[in-house]
Amino acid sequence: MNSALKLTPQPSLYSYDRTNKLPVDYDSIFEPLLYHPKNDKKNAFFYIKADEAIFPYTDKKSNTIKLAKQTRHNINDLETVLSQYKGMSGITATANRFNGRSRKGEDLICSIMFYCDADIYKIESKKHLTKEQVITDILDHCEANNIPYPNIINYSGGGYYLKWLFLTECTKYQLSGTAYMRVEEAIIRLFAEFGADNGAKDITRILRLPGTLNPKVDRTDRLCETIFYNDVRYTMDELRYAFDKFQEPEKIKIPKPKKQTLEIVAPKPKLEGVYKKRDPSQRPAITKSNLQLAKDRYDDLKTLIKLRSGNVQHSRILFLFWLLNFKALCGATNFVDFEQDALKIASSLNFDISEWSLDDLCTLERKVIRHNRGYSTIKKQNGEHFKFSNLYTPKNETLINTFSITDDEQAHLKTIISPDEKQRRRAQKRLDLGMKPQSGEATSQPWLAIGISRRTYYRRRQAGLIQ
DNA sequence: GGCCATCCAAATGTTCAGGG
DNA sequence: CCCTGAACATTTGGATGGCC
Repeated sequence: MNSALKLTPQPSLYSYDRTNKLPVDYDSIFEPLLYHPKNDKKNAFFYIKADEAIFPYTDKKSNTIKLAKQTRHNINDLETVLSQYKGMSGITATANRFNGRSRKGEDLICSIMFYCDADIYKIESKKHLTKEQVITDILDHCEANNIPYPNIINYSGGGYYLKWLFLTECTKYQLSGTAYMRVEEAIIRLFAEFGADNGAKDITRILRLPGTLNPKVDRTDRLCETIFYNDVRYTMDELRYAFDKFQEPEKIKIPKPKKQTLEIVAPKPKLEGVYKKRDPSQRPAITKSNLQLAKDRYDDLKTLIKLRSGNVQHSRILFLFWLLNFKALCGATNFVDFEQDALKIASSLNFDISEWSLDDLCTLERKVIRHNRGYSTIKKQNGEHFKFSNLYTPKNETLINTFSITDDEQAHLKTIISPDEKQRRRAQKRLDLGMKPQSGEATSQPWLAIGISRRTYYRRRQAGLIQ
């Protein structure tokens, strides 16, 4: 047999073995052991966060025992420690490793995986799939896009977590927090059709611990568990290479080649001093103050909820948070009324107090207090100092991403819009003011239909022979 | 008919002032 | 810092006439 004549199919870069390698006696609670094996480092921790304050600690100031929501375990103790969480509700754990000081990015010891929080229940066409169908769908999607299979697929008691484990762990010098987020953003784009959560992309993220229960009471199937395991691992760089092509392409301006002029012209001093100074009396009649901007954003979020017919079940905490932030920013609430307002907004979102707690908003409340007391952050820009509120003043882009606001929805909003939408409105406004749109025959090329040249067409039309 | 320069308005890009 | 609307600046492209 002449094998040289046969075209050998190009082997894929990645292994696509669909065998589920979960051990027979596998217990989901020990899932972290798959990627946190014992090691010789003493200072590597795994942080656990609970919905309720259940972890006792000694408060050094008062020397009394208090309860915290967060605790940590040394990686080397996991084997003994994990089983105590089995069957508990509302337990989440870090994906990556930290030192003993905190769970902040600066205290990261190493990253060990990329993850994706896929809220499939948000996707109409996929929400009724069985777990087996979801696995197949995900693996198909990976193959179609030529990326490796995730090593772990967990059902979170609602959505799904995909985890790509690094062959070798990675320090923050090899992969910084921002670089990590860039890869995560690519993953989110790639898994958008699986409901990938835009908000879950940071290196310090905590994910629901397998073997525990999802506390959301409306779920019937609340146990978080591992449903797929694949033991072929790739290095962080290999994974990054695979995902990077799904990064949002940066908009690069390609400078157009200028027409060559024969005479040598001194380059125009385009920079400073060319634009005329504006006459302040001619300033726009309507300018947005921070106050007005915050009010408009508040209204826009309300509109957004209406546009979604109140169907914002999965982003209620986000709406609650941002509505409060903007309400405080425009002075419509203060720290005295903060809790009442929070409860009021929550109830308008059908958000029962059993599903969230005021503790979730404590950072915001602190900011409101500082805001009300007139504290402000001073920032320096171009040698000048500016004062800013302690509250959040996000970019439109941030809000659009946070709430995944579509172009159609933006069309109904006042101020939370993309630059494209803004430009569209500007063009529309000019048209409304009576400016004629450009619509010519140059594109329809009517002379072609008559079978004459463009030049003749215009000559005849000039002579009145056409039309 | 083909090629080109020119005129003109639309379209798009950039900056300013404003709020604190 | 971040948004807005208008002013100001530059580019684009449709229409057209001159010229060979």
